[in-house]
Amino acid sequence: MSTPRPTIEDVARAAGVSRATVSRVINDEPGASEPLRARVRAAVAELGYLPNQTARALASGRPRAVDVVAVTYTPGLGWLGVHPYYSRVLAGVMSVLEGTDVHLRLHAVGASGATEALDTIAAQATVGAVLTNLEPAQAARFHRRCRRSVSMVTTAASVPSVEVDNAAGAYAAVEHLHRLGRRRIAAIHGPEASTCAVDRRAGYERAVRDLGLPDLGTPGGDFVREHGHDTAARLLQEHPGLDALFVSCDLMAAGAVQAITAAGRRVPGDVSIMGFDDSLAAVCANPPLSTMRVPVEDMAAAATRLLLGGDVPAGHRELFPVAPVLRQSTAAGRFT
Amino acid sequence: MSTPRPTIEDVARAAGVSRATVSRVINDEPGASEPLRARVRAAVAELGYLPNQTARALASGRPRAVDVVAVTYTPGLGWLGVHPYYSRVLAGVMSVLEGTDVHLRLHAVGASGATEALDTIAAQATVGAVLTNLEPAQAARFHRRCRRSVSMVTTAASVPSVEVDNAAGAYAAVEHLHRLGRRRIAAIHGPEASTCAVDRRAGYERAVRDLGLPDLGTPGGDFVREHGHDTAARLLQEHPGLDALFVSCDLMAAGAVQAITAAGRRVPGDVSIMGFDDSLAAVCANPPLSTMRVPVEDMAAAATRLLLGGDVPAGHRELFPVAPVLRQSTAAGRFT
DNA sequence: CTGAAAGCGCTAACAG
DNA sequence: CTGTTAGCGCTTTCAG
Repeated sequence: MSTPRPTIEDVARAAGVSRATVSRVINDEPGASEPLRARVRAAVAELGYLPNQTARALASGRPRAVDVVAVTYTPGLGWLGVHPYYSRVLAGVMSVLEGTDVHLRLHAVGASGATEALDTIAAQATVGAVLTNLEPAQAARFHRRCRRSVSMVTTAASVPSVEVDNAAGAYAAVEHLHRLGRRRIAAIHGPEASTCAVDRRAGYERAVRDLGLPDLGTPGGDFVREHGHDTAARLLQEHPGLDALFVSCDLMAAGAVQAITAAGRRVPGDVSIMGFDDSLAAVCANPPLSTMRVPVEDMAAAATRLLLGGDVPAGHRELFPVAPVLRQSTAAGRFT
Repeated sequence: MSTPRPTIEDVARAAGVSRATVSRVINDEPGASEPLRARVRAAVAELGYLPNQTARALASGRPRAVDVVAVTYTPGLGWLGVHPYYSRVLAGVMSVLEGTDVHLRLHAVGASGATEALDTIAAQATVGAVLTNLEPAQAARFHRRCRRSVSMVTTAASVPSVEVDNAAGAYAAVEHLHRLGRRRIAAIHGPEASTCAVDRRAGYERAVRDLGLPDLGTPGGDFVREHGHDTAARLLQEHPGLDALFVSCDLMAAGAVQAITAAGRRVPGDVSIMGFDDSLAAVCANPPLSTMRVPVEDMAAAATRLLLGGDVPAGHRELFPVAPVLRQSTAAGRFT
């Protein structure tokens, strides 16, 4: 099918040199005179030669791709297409891969049969893998088979990671709401299986305790808009006095705002809302959401640089700041 | 680094058979007796052998990856992390790749030097490429070097594609607003470089003409929230009588809703809004947006299946339906 | 500085 | 059925 592409052999013949020489030239390696280099380059241009990456990878055994792996807990298309987090990770990884000849491979593994799938990916990894949302046990196992991997979430101690202090972030969010004069601060939490969600919940709980406020937390649920919407609606009925909401992720928060305004309450007039992530959902919500920014792109970029750099010491940890980004959902006295 | 992984050779030795036999077994090919198969499988399990995909790809020459390519017109991280479209494409592609041993490679090429980068990708393609947003000329060139490619947007006639009738969709959206009794229907358009945007604009213009309404279109701009927000704000000042808005993409529409409610108008009470895409932005907006659904995931899945299927006849076209999805931003008489 | 030769790990004819 | 023999296209010693 299609014209068979010229190989390095063809170029060598056309330039009247050996394959080795062509290889040196196209790889900008020393050991080739300028005249020959010129001839080779001419041949390359004329034939439109482009090296076969597969062959190159096999022969050199050198890393050529970073693998981004995500576990999709929900069946079907899963989170990939639904949660902004993943695009941000990809954008971050791509930003450092641009200009490199390293590819980005994306893997979405379903929850069932995840172990086997992950093992295969680990075995295939070359430059290394960015683990977007593996549970600690999965990450540890993955890391055991592929040292060159880094997790984007808090995980097993051995696994290198880039992370944020979710608990501190949540604590700060609640404090901010408290500073605004809010005293009945409810919370919408994420899934128990997510260390991020667990830590954020812990931060919330510690904050309300320290501040002497009631714990108006709700059972954890998936990081999806619907959970935020439904939980907020329920919360409004159970705690009509509610004056603020801490939501564990912007996507859920976007749903929460909808439920709250639909119920006739004003945001931020009647209830202030702090989200978490600073994702697309935060800026698309109406009013736009104040949130705790998690610099996902930067983290993914850092993770990628780590992998590209070669060895990633086990247990290596890079902490990123979570900072408040204040938008309308907590604007003081705008609509009051 | 790390323990050198066992090769097929090691397995063969351990099982006391030839490499060929091992190959047959692990590929579930006929021509191996059950006893041998068992021995091989045992050896595989014991050694924890996992075939090297690179070597496999090189030896078989068989396709092993589909390439998803996006041109990022804006510098920096580009659209990838910002526009929901890309995640939807990835989710669609992944959904059909799951369970296959085919990988998904993601490429983001900057606008500058795009030609060269695209040529390289085309040369590297195996199963084929899904072109998410190439301009017709780029797509045509790409397709010339790699027949196994399909565009996700309307493009050069020669290039196979999966598409929707954007003009008809826009027309239908305007008609719907008209049916609601709206008569001053403004529009926020997308970038001139995008065939989608151009077609949607054409649909809008034809519709208002056919319906005898004024053309309240605005100059095209990037498919980003900010453009929607700012344009809507300006529109409100220039045409205070405005009672509806057709927005070329949900992300911009989400911005538009914000501007409109911030200006004190009610949605849909004072102005009804129809977006386009049915992306995350539509459901995160508040109120949720009525929109013309583009089944991006299905389209991406279809494109992938086409590639997996082998030959993709030049000029092949698959048309998908754009259907209205009605949410609150056009809810009749809810808040009036 | 250059070319010849030996693989990378696997698949794919081809003989037994 | 099974093993032997060639490569896939490139990098990489190792001689010259």
